[in-house]
Amino acid sequence: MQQKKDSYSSSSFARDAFAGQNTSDRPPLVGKEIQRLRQEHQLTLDELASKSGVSKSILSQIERDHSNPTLSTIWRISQALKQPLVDMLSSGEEKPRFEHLKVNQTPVVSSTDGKFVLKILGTLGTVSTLQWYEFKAEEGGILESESHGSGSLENLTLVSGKLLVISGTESRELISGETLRFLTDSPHRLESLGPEPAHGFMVNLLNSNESF
Amino acid sequence: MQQKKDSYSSSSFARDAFAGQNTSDRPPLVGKEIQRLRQEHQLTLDELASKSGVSKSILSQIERDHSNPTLSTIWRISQALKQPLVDMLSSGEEKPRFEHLKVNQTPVVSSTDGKFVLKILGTLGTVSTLQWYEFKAEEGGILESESHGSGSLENLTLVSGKLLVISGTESRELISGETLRFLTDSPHRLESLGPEPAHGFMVNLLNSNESF
DNA sequence: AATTTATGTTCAAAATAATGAACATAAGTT
DNA sequence: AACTTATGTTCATTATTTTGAACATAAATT
Repeated sequence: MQQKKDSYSSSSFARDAFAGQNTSDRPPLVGKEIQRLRQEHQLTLDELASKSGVSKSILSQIERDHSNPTLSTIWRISQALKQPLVDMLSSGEEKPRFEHLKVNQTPVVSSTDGKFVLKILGTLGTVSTLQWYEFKAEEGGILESESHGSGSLENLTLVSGKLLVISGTESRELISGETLRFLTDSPHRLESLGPEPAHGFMVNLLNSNESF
Repeated sequence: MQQKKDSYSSSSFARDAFAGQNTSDRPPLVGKEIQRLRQEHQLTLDELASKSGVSKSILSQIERDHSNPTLSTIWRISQALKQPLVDMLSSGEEKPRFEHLKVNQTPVVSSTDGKFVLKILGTLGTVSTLQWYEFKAEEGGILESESHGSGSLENLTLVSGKLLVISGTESRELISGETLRFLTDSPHRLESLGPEPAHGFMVNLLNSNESF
């Protein structure tokens, strides 16, 4: 009902927004990220407005965190910028830090029957959010894993051999040279189909249940 | 200004919301998910209202997708339900479970003489970026790179062959099975020493929060 | 310099999200 | 049945977001 004066708004949101950076005790500030993406796409406010269907005035305000956008508004913006809505919201949050890694004796894990061998090449992140491996599995070698948490991703590249991947109720067969990326929010399983040993590389992104 | 009659709202959002399930051409419907979480926590609308600071009437409407919540509202609800905001929003969206890259779809970069071939297996991230590769280089193959920015890190694992790594003023020789991590905040260079071709994996962390 | 042009910001009005109180409904008690 | 209790929905009002047009500013062109 009252006017909102934008630059000296009486909105409690805007006041809060100015109070400080997002310390995860208040809603994420998406302005910076949206502006960054818009500029990356070389779009003006006018252009983004027409692409997204969101008025340029509110875009201007959102970019400066002078407004508390509705879900549909953020969504339309994310669509226009071809950015998953979720990425846009999590961007402002804590950046992964580099962790000092000790020089290696590369740890090796293998299945009980010894047919599936996993070499842990690296780990990174405060709560182990990223891990990468090399694996070798002779015919019949199986790796069973529990869920890594919602949002976790596994990235498999097969260098040689044949590999069956089962995640949840779905499955895929991978042949040499192929890459498969899949969600690991449920138990999953890798099986070397042979006859030649499967050899490949795996990058896992584990969901740090970081929230906001 | 006008009344909103809730059950027969003239809001375009509410109309759209009723039109169908989220087919990813409209904002995610969070109602079902919020209701599920609330009931899982054994909370009544009144209780969630007082926990979250969001009025119970709007909670009722949001659960039935009769309202288009603001970012701060969704955030307060997610906090009360101890659920990462992002998970709440992505719950309804059908993410493809697998992404399967066939051999010919894997992007490949090679040196001008064709002796050093880099396959881009994956890439990820907004704040600092992550990329991983498979590489193959016959004897004499060279990969020269500029600095990736301060704080950037390269993780090399050699599966076979011999590789000379030079970064800044230092250099190392890698043999089959070894892993090397090094800073790439200065120009660096990889060279396959032969005689057998070098084959390995590389995981790169690029530090992107620097301006240019 | 004056005039466009391009880009972003502010204004007043309209649309709609959020609130608190009243209402509806069902289940359990007296 | 009548009364309470527990839970969710709707109503009238208020607060805020969103819009489109007007304004401001700087850069480019005449």
